[in-house]
Formats: sequence, C-alpha cells, structure tokens
Amino acid sequence: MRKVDPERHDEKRRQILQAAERCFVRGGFRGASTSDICAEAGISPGHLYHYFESKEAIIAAMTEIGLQKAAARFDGLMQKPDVVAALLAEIDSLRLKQGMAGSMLHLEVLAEASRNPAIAKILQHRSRRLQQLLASFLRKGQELGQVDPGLEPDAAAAIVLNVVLGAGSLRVSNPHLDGASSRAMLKLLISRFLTPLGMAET
Amino acid sequence: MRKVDPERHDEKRRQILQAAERCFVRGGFRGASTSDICAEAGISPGHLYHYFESKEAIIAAMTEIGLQKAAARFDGLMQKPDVVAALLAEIDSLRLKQGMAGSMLHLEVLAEASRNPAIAKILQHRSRRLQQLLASFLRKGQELGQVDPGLEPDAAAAIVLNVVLGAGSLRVSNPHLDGASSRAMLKLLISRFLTPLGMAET
Amino acid sequence: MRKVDPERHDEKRRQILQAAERCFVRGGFRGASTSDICAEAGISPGHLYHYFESKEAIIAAMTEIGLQKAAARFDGLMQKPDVVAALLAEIDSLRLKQGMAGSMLHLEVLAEASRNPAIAKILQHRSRRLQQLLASFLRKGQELGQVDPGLEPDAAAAIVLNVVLGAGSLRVSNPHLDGASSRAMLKLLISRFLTPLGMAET
Amino acid sequence: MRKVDPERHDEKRRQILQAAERCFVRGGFRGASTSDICAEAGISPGHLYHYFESKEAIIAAMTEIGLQKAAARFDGLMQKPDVVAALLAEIDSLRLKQGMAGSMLHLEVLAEASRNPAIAKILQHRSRRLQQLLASFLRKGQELGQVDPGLEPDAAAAIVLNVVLGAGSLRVSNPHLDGASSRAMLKLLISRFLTPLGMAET
DNA sequence: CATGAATGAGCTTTCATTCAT
DNA sequence: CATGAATGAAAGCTCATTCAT
Repeated sequence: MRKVDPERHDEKRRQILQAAERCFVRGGFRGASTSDICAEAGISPGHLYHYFESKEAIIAAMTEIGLQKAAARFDGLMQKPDVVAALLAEIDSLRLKQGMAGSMLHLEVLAEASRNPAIAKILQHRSRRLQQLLASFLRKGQELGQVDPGLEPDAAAAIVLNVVLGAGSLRVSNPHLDGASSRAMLKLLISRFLTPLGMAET
Repeated sequence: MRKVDPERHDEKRRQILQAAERCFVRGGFRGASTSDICAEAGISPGHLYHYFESKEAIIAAMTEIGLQKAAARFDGLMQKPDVVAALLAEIDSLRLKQGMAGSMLHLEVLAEASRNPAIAKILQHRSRRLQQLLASFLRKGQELGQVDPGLEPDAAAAIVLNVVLGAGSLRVSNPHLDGASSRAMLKLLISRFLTPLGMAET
Repeated sequence: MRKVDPERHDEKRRQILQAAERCFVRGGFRGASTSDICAEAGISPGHLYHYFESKEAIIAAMTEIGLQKAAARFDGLMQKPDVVAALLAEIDSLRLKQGMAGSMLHLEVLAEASRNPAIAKILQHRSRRLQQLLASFLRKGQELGQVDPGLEPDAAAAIVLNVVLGAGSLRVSNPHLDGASSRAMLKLLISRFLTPLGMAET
Repeated sequence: MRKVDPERHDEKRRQILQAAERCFVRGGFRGASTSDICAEAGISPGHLYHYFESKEAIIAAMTEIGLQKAAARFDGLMQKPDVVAALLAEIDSLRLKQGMAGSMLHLEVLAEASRNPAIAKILQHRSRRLQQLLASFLRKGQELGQVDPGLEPDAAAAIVLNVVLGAGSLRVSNPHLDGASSRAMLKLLISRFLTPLGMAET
C-alpha cells in the first residue's frame, strides 16, 4: 500500500534522459526540441515537466551524469599497479566504448558551458573532481617512479584530461582518419609527456 | 546608374561577418538570431539576404574564414629556422591573440559540424589543408633533426593540431587555471612529443 | 466498511475553499492553478475532483460563500436601534476585518461575472438578497425618521451597497491614501445621502 | 523617399489596441489570448510583437489610454461655471458613452493592478493625476460657494472618483436595474455630499 | 478516499525568411 | 540598395482534467 513509488519515478527519469541523449546526439542541445524528446521517450509533451523542471534541467542532469560516469571510470584506474599503462589502456577503452555519442555530447557541453553559467558551473565542478582524481593518480605514479617527478601534478592532470576528452573531436574534423593509428599517436603523446626522461620508450 | 560595386559588396559582407562573429561569441550559432546580427551590423533584417543566402551561409563563411586565418598563421611559421621552437611560440601567440572568442567559436564549429553536414564538409576540408601544412612542416623538421623521425608526419600533425586547437576549452572547464603555467605545460607536452629522444629538454 | 461521512466531506470542502481563497488573493481566479490550490490545501491534484466538479465550481462556491458572509453581517445590523449609525459602524468594521483580501476577491468576482454567465448569475442572485435586506433596513429607518423618506429604498440600497463594496478598490488605486480619513469621508458621504434634510450632521 | 513611416506604425498600433480592447471586453485580460487579438486585428501571430513587446505591454498601453481619456474628459469640465452641475452632467455622459466596455475594462484594470505591480503603477500614477484635477476643481467650487468648504478637497476627490468610476459595476451585479433611476440616485449621492449644508437641493 | 502519472490543447513568444515599397 | 512590415511554423512551458492503482 505504498503511496509513492520513487523507484518508478527515477526509472522514468532515466528513460527520459536516455531518450534525450539520443535526441541531443542527433541535433545538439539547442537543435533537439522538448517535443522531440517526449516523442522519443514515448510520453506526452506536457508530461516531461513532471520529471524535469525545464529543458535546461535535462541538459544539466545529462552533463552531471556524463561526467560522473567518467569519474567512475577513473576511480577504477586507481587500483592498477602501473599508472601510465593504466592511463593508456583507458584511452583505448574510452574511445571504443562511447563511440561518437560521448564525444559529441562533450563538445555540446563545452559549447553550452561557454555561455550558459549554470552548465559552466556543473562542468567546472565535475572537471575539478576529475582532475583531482587524476592528479592524485599521477602523484602515486611519481612515487613509484613511473611518472616524471618534475611535472606539477595538478597542471599536468588538467592538460592530460583536456587532451583525452578533446580527442573525440578528431573524428569530427578528420572522419577519414585511421582510428588505430591516431589512438596510437595519442598514447605516444601522453606516454612521452608523463614518462621520466631517463626511461626507455614502450 | 552605377553598377553593383563588387568591392563595396565584399566590404559589406566582411562587416556583416564581423558583426556576426561578435553575436556568435555571445550566444553561439543557434543562440544568435539573424535580427541580432543585423542590429549589430547596422542593417535592416531583410537586407541581410542581399549578402548571404541564409543564416547557415553566414556560419559557413565564418567557419571558412576562421580556418583560413589559422592556415595563414601556419604559413608564416614555415619560414622560421627552428621548427619546434616556432611551433611552441605559436602556441603562446595563439592563446594570447584570439582570447576567448576564437576558442569558443572553434567549439561552436566542432559542435555544429558534428551534426550539420555542410559545416562538417567545410571543417574537414580546411582541417585537411591545415594538417598538410603542419605535416610538411614536421617533415622539414625531421630532415633538420629537430623532430623525431619515427613520427608519421600526417598522423602526428592531426594530433598536434587537435591538441593546440582544443586547448581553448581548458579555459571553459577550468577558468581558475593559471594561464601561464598551463601554457608552459602544453608546450612541454608538444615539445616532448616531437623532440627526438636523444635530445635534451628546454 | 464505513460509509461516506458527509461531515468530514464538508469539512474538507471548507478547507479546500480556504486554501483556494489564499491562492486567489495572490493571483486572481485565472492566475491561481488547481495545482497551487491542491498544494496549499495539502491534497493531491486528482483528489480535488472528489470535492469539486471543476475549477469553476470552486470559484462559484467561493463567490457564494463570500456573499453569504456579507449577508450574515447585514442580518446582524437589523437588530440595532439607530439605522444610519449602525450602517456607518459597519463601514468601519468591513474595512478592518477583511483587509485587502475581501476587496480583491470582490473585484475578481465582479470581473469574472462580467463575462462568465454562471458567476454572473450567482453574483446577481446574492446581490439581490443583500439589497433587499438593506432596503428593508432603510425602510425601517424611514419609519423611525432616521433616513430621508424621499429616497426610494431599493435604488438607494443598490447605490449604497455598490459604494461600500467598491470602497475596497480605493486601496488599489491609492495605496498611499490615509485609511482613517478616507473612511471618515466615506461615512460622511453615506451619512449625508441618507440623513433627512432637516437633521444636523454628526 | 521616406525610410520609415512612423504614422503608419502608430496607426497600426492603434488598430491592434482596438482589436485587443474588443477581445479583452469579451474575455478579460487573461482570458483573451494573443492569438485571439491577432486574429481580431487581422495580423499573423508573430507580427504582434513588431508593435508590442509583450502581452503585458498591450494591457499597460490600454490602461494608460483608458485613464488618459478619462483625464481628458475631466479637463473639459474645468471650464464649466457651475462645478457641481458640471460634475453631475459628467456622470450622465460617462455612463452613456462608454457603455459596458469601459466599466468592464476598468474592473479588469483594478483586478489586474491588485496583483500586477506594473499595472498597479500605471493605475496609481494616472489616478493621482485624475484626483489632483478633480481636487483643484473642487477647490474652485469651494471658492465659488458651490462646494462645502468643510470638505478636504483631496480626500473628497478620491472618494468621488472611486464612486463614479465604480458605478459601472452596478450593471454587472444588477443588470435589471433601471439605468435612469440609479443614475439619478448616484447624482443625488454626489450632490448631497458636495453641496454646502445651507443650500437647497436640486 | 487518495495518489500522482498522464494527457493534450493551448499559451506567449521567437525567428528565419519573404516581399512590397 | 535598403527598409521594415509581414508571415507562419515552431519553440518551451502551463494547466485543467482524467484515470489506473
């Protein structure tokens, strides 16, 4: 005799977010209309507002989720013994798993954040967390002699994150590019940046 | 009964594009209306269509111009004796000169291209040119022993270009970041990537 | 298997009407949504329709109640010995007790009635009752020599009622007006209108 | 070769306001949609916003115009020799000329002003002007011995104005009322209020 | 009795584009 | 060349009401 079923509510929210994601991938944040999202989610136009206060709230929720997922992945990395190798492996998996969708949405988030303060705040907050995670990861690597101790961990983490997350746009400007070789090149870039000078190259 | 003066026409086009740029920086491609652009350019709403077929044509023209400018800058680099040093200097000047505007517009172009085939085509065409330019530049560096001969020039050029152009989004996700130190970090990243293994670090 | 308890039902109806009144004072009949009313009454949106057929039924019920209350007050006046004095005292208490709420709602009722036949009917029916009450009151005053015998009681009652009930709008168009002095002025107006010509002024 | 024709623009604005007035009389400020107004004015839905910033701007403009017209009428009164007689004559003409429309709109304005600060401001500003006009009118009457010198002109003006403007709602709550006799009653009310005590009644 | 998910029409407003002047 | 009036589709959002549970 439960009055409210918060599980069902959350489940529906998740479904709507997934529908929204598909629409946003197709047309971007501005290009996808709330009607599109409702149609994709199989609900009526007004009902969307039972679950989200506004279209912007959907964008915000999706931004949050996207970056939370990324953080969860990095959390997993912290357990691996070889820091640099783990990071390089991560590059491979990042690119493969999310396909185009993730990259495109990340571009959308960046573009939106550059003029929408609410989204900017979420992006910055989550980015900071990711960087702190990566920085502590790098520090561990420095202690183990796997990462160049001369690198300031926080600034290095910011740069590495930006490069890795920005790699998705390679496909946009160079669709003809060979995925494997550009991924290899990217790993080489990161590897040379982080590896202590005296060490041999993989 | 003066004929259409093609110079005046082009001059006006340029003015409108500059006005459009200001509007797009403020609100993005979708967020800026043609009326905004007309107001900014000091012309009437209808008159815009004497100079551009559609709003998309404006976006296309601006994408072209933006990438042409970047190409022109790289052209200049080709004259410098030390290839890597020139590239690093370029990173500094890139960031300083265009400020936020350039980065934000580049994000817009990428986001737009990821779902608008017309813009994608322009972006890809111009990117290819830029990469060819940079690749031949790298090849020259390899001949002079300034660039690691093991790097495949085309793939390396793509990666380097992506990293440099994507650096603008650092400011979006990390507004608090110290510009100088992140610029230094970025230069170190590029330098370690390109420099032959045996050479000392700057 | 308890039957529907009509007392509980009526009690709930009253609670909802009170909640509705608060909402209508804030935003007017059109400006307050049924959801607002439900939230204010602490019930779920659907449950409202167990107590009222429609939003208009709530408005109608409130119109009825408001005018019934006014009638009850006038009923009390009928017992007082000095007719005009009782009426003037009533003016004071009317203004003080209902504050802004009563006036604003009366304005809403008038505005709504001017285009909603159902509400108009209620308003007219209840107004007629009030006027008959006041008219018989005036007749009594005429018999006692306290009210000018030359005044036709029904028409005079209509005018006096309109003036008194309309006084609430003074605060809307003149918020800076001194309440006491305008009340005094209003009492003078009514007093001079009703008092027989030969009699001295209070 | 005039570029803009402000006359045409103003003429169109006036036409739209007239169309809006008809719609507002029918359904009130909230009940009439912008689409209704556009249809009534014979323009497309979007084009309304060429002439008015928002629906509220239309309401505001109409409020202004309505009260300006009232002020213009009162201005005319200032010329008449017998102050009270002129005012009474005005009551007759007021009621006849504007028919139901004026009264209903005035009710709308009052109801709207009671919760919309922007409209309240306009109403209060214009009301103040009207009252100052009427007050100076009354002062003149006092000098000429036509108005009771004991009345404080400003407060008296506020009351008289409220009674006269509020008379329109008589028709709403008493549609069956005889216009002539209630008008006579109203004039008697005003006359007894203003006339010096010693003077005979008309 | 009571909930809140669900509907769908309708709201105000924006905007790229066209066209008579 | 240039204007700005005009269009009409579509946007995000609200709301009275219904209904399965």
